[in-house]
Amino acid sequence: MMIPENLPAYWVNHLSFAMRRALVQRFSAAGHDVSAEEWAVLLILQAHPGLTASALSDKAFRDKTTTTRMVDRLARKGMVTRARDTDDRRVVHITLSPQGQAQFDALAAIAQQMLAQVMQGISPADLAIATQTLRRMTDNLKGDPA
Amino acid sequence: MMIPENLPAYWVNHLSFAMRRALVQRFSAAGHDVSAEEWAVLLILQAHPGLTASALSDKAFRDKTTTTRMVDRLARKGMVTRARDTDDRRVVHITLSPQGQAQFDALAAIAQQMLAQVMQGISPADLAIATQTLRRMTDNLKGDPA
DNA sequence: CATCATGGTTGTTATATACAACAGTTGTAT
DNA sequence: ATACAACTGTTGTATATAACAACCATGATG
Repeated sequence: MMIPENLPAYWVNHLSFAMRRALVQRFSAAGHDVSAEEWAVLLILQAHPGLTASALSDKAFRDKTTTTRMVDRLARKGMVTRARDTDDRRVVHITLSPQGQAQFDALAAIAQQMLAQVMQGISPADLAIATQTLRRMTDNLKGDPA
Repeated sequence: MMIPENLPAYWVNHLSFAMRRALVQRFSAAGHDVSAEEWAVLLILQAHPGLTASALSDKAFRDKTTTTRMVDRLARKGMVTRARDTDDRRVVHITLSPQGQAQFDALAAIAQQMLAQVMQGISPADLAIATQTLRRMTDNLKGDPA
């Protein structure tokens, strides 16, 4: 048995960890105390303002309790706000605060810059094939486990 | 700002999480209580029996304290053993126990099967390009952060 | 209305992670 | 040889991540 270096699965994991770690380090170096998980949630909220907690859980592929705690932390940091839905008062809408949006912009610049570095020197053709292959692998995993 | 679905970085993270989760679920379904992190360490130890703690830390890209605790857990589960080096008594060598090796074989079959599923239907050419691209991205990240 | 379903939070537990401090061991330089 | 420095690994502590079970408040259905 081996997951050797000529299998994409190895590099997927390796790169995923390396990127997450590098991102957090650069955030930290710029004075931002934001984890990779928090960043992922902020990205989602940016794209979908006012998302409900359960919808956020789905998009982040996390348990709803995990999401509750994550939103707690982000709210404590002043980056997001919760608002009860007026129609259905069970529902909570989560939104970036103005302060959170401003911080998001700063973080996004850092992330964007890292992405540019990571992809530098890769031909559009290879990039397309790599993306498509990863997508295919993801689909394969979701499909029947047989 | 977006890390949209046409960027490989998005799929790298998505797939990494999905694979790790799927793997743990299949381990669990087969009666094995082994986390993804533990599996990564077992893989390394399988390939490098008697590895020292610090060398293991390096290979796993983890802090040495993290490694100590990880080895603690694996030892508690009876999967690995520690042995002091006779020459340099600071050094600890870590090895799969017979029981750990047996369990490893069972886990490897499950992992291998999942890998086969994930890669099914992907042409060798695409696979090679994807692997090479991911490797390139990893190198880019390690290079100068400029 | 009574019951059931839904959305979210809390209690609890376990893992993962790493910084700081430490203990024991080895190497080195006077 | 002895003192000091460097190294290996562990422990103390703190925090984040994650999810199961149980729960509360609210809404939907008969």
